[in-house]
Amino acid sequence: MSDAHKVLQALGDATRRDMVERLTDTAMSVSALAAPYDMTLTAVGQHLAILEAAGLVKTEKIGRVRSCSLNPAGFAVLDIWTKARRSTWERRLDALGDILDGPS
Amino acid sequence: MSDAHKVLQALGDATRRDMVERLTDTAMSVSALAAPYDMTLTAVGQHLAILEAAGLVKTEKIGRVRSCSLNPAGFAVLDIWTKARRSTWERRLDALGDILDGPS
DNA sequence: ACAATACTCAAGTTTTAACTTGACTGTTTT
DNA sequence: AAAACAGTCAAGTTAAAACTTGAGTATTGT
Repeated sequence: MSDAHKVLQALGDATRRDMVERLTDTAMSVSALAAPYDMTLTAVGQHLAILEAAGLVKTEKIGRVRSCSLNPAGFAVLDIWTKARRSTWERRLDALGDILDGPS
Repeated sequence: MSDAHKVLQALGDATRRDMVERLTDTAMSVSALAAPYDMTLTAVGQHLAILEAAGLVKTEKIGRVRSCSLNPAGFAVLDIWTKARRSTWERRLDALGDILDGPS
C-alpha cells in the first residue's frame, strides 16, 4: 500500500477526518481528542494509530500523556497525488490560473 | 456530509482510487473500466455512482454505452481541504515555496 | 503507600460497506 | 425478428472496519 493510498484510506473515515480537523487548530492529548466522541478511548487510540501510520498525525508520549499533533508530511503526499490525478487539460488550466492569480 | 468529506470517503476505497487513476489517462466505458477487476459489472456500477456523487467522475450515456471521465471539480475540492488542514506555520512555508518555485 | 489518571493490549462483537445474484430495460448487430 | 451487448435495479450475502469489553502497565497526585 502506497503512502497516498494509506493517507486516503485513513481520511475515508468521518471520525478520523474530524480528528484531523480538530488537530489543525491545536495539539492535544489522546483524552482531549477523544472527548467529543461517543466511543471508548480504545477506539480513539485505534483511529489515532491509523492516522499516525498514514503520516497525518505525529504523537509523542511524555510521562503518562501522549500529545497528538498534525504531521504536514501526510498532507504533502496527498497534495502530490491530487495534482498527478488531474487530466492534462486541467493541469494546463491550473498552470494558467497560478500565473494569473499568483501564489495563494 | 460536505463535499470534501464525500470526496475523501469515495477515495477511501482501493478499487475506486484505481478507477480514478485509470481514468486519468483516458475516458472509457463502464465495461472497459470494469475489465481489470475480479468483480461484477454491478459492483463497478456501484463504485462509479459513489465517485460520481463525490464529483470525481462524470459520465454520459450515449446509446447503450456510458462513457466515464474524470471530473476535475472533485479534485479542486480536495485541494482546498488539504490546504486548509495544514498548520499556520506550514501554510506560511507553502506560500514561500510557491513564490520561490513558481507555478508547477 | 494508595488511589486516580492516562493510556495500552488482546480478543471478541457489531455495524458498515463491498459485493453477488437473478431478473430486467433499452440499444445495436445480424 | 432474434440474438447479443451494455448497462441497471432490488434484494440478499459476505467480508472488512469500527467499536467494545475486560483486562493490564506506567505515571502522577494525595
